[in-house]
Amino acid sequence: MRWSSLFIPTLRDAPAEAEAVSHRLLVRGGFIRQLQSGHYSMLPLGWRVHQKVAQIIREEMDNIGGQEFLLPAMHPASIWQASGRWDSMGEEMFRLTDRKGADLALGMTHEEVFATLSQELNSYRELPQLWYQIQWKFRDEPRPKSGLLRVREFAMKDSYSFDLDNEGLDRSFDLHHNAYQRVFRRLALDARPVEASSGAMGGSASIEFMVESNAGEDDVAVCGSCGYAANVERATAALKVVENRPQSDAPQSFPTPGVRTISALADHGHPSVHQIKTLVYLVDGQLTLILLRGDHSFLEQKFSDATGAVEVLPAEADEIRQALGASPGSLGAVGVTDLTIYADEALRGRTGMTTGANVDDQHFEGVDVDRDIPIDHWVDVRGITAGEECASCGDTLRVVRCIEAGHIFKLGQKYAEAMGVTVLDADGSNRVPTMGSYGIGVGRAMATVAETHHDDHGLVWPMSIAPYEVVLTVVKVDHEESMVVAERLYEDLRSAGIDVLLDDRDGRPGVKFADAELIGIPLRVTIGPRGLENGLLELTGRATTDKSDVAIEDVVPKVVDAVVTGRSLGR
RNA sequence: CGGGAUGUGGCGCAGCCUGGCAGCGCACCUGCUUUGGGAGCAGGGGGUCGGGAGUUCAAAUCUCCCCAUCCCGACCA
Repeated sequence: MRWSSLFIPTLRDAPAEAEAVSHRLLVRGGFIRQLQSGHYSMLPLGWRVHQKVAQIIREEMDNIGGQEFLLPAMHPASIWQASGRWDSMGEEMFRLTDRKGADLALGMTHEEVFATLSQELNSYRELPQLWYQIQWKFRDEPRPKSGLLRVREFAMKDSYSFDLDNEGLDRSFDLHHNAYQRVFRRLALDARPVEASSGAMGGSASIEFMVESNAGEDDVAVCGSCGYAANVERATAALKVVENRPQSDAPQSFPTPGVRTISALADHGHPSVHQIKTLVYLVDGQLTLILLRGDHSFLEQKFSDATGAVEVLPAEADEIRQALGASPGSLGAVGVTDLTIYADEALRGRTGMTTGANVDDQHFEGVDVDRDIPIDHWVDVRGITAGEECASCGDTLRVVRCIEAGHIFKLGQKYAEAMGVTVLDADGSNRVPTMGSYGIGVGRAMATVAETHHDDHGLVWPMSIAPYEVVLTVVKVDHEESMVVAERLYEDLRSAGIDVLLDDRDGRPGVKFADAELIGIPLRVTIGPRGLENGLLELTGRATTDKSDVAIEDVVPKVVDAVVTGRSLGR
């Protein structure tokens, strides 16, 4: 394509509201424009990248036997009611009503629709099936952010596997695991598979593919020695043994006027590791106590995963006072019998502890957790922190910020059962297939590449998804020989199947160099009078900025070779 | 939803405190000169100052309400 006739609105300055690097560069480079918060238009350059990312995903899905579908984006309420998610999805789901008054939803995922289609599977002989689509999702995110990284409307490759049994599901899951690693390698993304929480999807296991980046929204605990890696929503660590303080016969209350926080109490001679933190939550509407060691943080996700609770909300101050007779700062679980009490594993066997006495400005000391508190359930609900020891090998854990680039789930039979899906087994009995679901956000993948592939001058696309593979920069468009050479190269490279951009704009060379770098084209051929005098053109790589002079007749083979090599990286 | 910030041509910003002609840079158009790293000169086009109400002789500027956008948190496959 000829740059002079393309719509590539590059900007010298990024819009003030863009903060994330990928957001700034994709806007500046003329790839995307925002329509409203969380909704972006793909401009021609952005759409080319988007389509290349989608194509890589498509090829790898086809490689593992995936069959491509395209399902409706708009769904009847009935299928969501059947799975129970019409209610449980809450405000995250966009809902609307048609002219007849029927309730509709914009699809935020497609388990229900695919499960509906799977009702036409009749026999175990038809399994396994692996179905996918690349299609638009709508999610009413409370806070879209960082350009394409978190949006309300986006293309996602979502796939779904149907197997007869758990062994089959394991195979389908592993196929996806491998396919995802190939996809991310081809996108030049260093994506680490990590153990993850299954969250609202339910199911038995899930793995997230995480790319380290400060623009991310997830923290991942990583062990450098044994390879353990898990989202902190799920991560565990070896607990350092704490020496209990001397035991006492019974809890002793003591006055603590004005002491409201763990750290204030620590200042009064009660180190936080010897305190019990008492949290009051409404768990699916039931007032509940959750106990942790004073220095530990509570992870609601871990709690939901451990207990199956759907709604976990901090209780209001007046509810707390009504139930316990004191305000936060003086709360405790000693002698509480009418509320369900959960305790974090880190409190097991602890004695000589300090906790609130459920009287304002009073605390107990000498608390023996097992003796004095009627604990109903022991759970692992604490957040781990960097520097703790790996539970498997004892080495130090790091915590790294990551972008979630992909997520794969073992779902089990939940959706198939809800939609009444059965197939006949070899012995003639009805079997409910077991499902997996697997997702990669296309726009997010693109933004993640931008986030991890750039320099001071702009984007540095890998060859595999660059909007154009080569840019021919004509230094002086009114220099006749330059244009003749450029046109010939343009045609030759095009017929060799290369994505070529011919910068034939009448402008100063500095502007053209800067633009070519900003939009991140991997290879540049500079065509100008200076080189042509000696029959030479300049070949520049975007990533390294290495320059080399190349004889005119060698340019096409050299470029073709570099492009073909670049495309195949990671394959 | 809680906290913070911002809204002035396509983009970046000043002006607001202390009310009195809507300005600057980039981009854009025309002409000339220039052309191997974001040119120079001259001329030119483009803005309901986020919206509404109020105060005032007079509002971008003061007051109130609303909206939008961004950041932090909550939330979120």
